[in-house]
Amino acid sequence: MTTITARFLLNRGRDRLSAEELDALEQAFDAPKTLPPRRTIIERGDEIGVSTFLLEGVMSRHLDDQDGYRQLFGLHIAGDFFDLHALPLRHLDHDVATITECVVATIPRDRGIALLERYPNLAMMMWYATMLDAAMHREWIFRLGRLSAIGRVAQFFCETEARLRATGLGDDDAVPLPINQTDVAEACGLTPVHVNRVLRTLREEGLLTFRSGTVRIEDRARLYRRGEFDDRYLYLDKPAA
Amino acid sequence: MTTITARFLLNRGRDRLSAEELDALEQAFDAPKTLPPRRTIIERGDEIGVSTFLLEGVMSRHLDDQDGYRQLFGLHIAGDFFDLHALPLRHLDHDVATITECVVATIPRDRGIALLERYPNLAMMMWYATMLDAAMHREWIFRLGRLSAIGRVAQFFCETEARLRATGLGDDDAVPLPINQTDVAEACGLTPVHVNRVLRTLREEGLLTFRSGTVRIEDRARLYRRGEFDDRYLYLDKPAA
DNA sequence: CGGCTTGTTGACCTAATTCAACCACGGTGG
DNA sequence: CCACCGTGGTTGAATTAGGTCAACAAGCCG
Repeated sequence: MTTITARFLLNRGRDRLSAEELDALEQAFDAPKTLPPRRTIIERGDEIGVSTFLLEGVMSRHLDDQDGYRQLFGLHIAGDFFDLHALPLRHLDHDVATITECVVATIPRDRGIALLERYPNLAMMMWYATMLDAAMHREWIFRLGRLSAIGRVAQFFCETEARLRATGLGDDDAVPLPINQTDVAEACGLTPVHVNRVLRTLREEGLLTFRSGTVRIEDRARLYRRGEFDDRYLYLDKPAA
Repeated sequence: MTTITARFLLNRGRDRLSAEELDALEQAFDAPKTLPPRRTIIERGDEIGVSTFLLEGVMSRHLDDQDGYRQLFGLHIAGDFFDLHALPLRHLDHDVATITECVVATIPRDRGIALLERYPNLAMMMWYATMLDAAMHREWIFRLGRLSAIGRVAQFFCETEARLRATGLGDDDAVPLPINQTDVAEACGLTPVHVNRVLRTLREEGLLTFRSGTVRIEDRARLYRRGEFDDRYLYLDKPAA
């Protein structure tokens, strides 16, 4: 039987939750729903009444600037539990949208709070998850502020591939990542045209291929160096490198 | 009498703490210490045994790239309580340093955990503070990914000025911010030379003057527009605009 | 088959970097 | 008291990474 939280904090501290705590969390969710691709789910300023658990698919958090160009703040993959903001913050400061079709389970605010009050250790783990988010955000700041276009794209794929693998996706060879080059551009603060050129370079240099929604890291050591990637900030229980 | 936590979450949810909780927090700190300017306090990978409260001064969190160029992730000002990471994360993924001379009070890990277990509401507020950090990080990502040099510098000063005012610093006219142009460059992902040119432009356009450690916003409405700044993400109890 | 999305490539342009020189100011020591 | 020095700020000229604009190709779906 497939459980909702099967991937929650997998390889990232999940072990610190007891079976009872996990079960309580599991029970708190409403029945999973399917969301269509490329749909905005929450808009900046919305009052949010639920936290969301992503079972399948890819989602983005982002904000559009005055000219309609979009900046991603992060990508959500299966196993991410988000909008924990719903609890103390109440309204959101950015948009959330699906990229692919997604399956999500939500937990209403009140029920979430009751859960945390009953299981303080669960609250600790939510806080921990928030810190992991903040650590990822810092890496994105570093990427945008200090890396060249090639470095940015390299780093983006290093991080995303590592996260996907951490939740048990992908085989030895390749990892599925069903997003397009425009999404990558919006994550890396580049234009889609330039991302295209950068991807060609990375391919020609034998570091990475990204084609039809699949990432294949050809030379991990060199790619990591190119993207100044060091996976410590992901706090993986079992790092890849 | 000056208390350590006088500025903690001032104008940012402080009201949600009871007098007893604040007092318990207050008692938990070791005696304040003074740190010299431009000194690295914690380095990436260090095991951190304490959380730190900043009473006076300015500190930075940052990471240096392969060529020694630095990217700031955030500026700490009086009233910030940080390295809450110490509790669940144990080791740090970036550096922390003083910019000016600073006065700090620390709280050892074990004592902090005991405190949170006894006062769940205090734990909630720490979590809340972590979320505010994450919200600020997102704004920095947006700044670096989508704004021009002028927009970035404008936005940086909008945010920093708003935060300083929120903790009660500055008068109607100007706000003290004792950092230099290189610090601004490291925050905005620009070169110091270019920051200098941008500051001249902002001055000439009558939007902002930043000189000898003092920020003076000349035309708030226009500056906010230039920096695409919207202070909602700061979750201020009393927004300025 | 035609239309839509996504990816690819070329030519040109501009914002920001780089490199280098110089200035202003405060502090220190002779 | 002034010479010196270090830090931080300012300006100019040349260079380049990445953006912009525009056209076209490949794949997919109805």
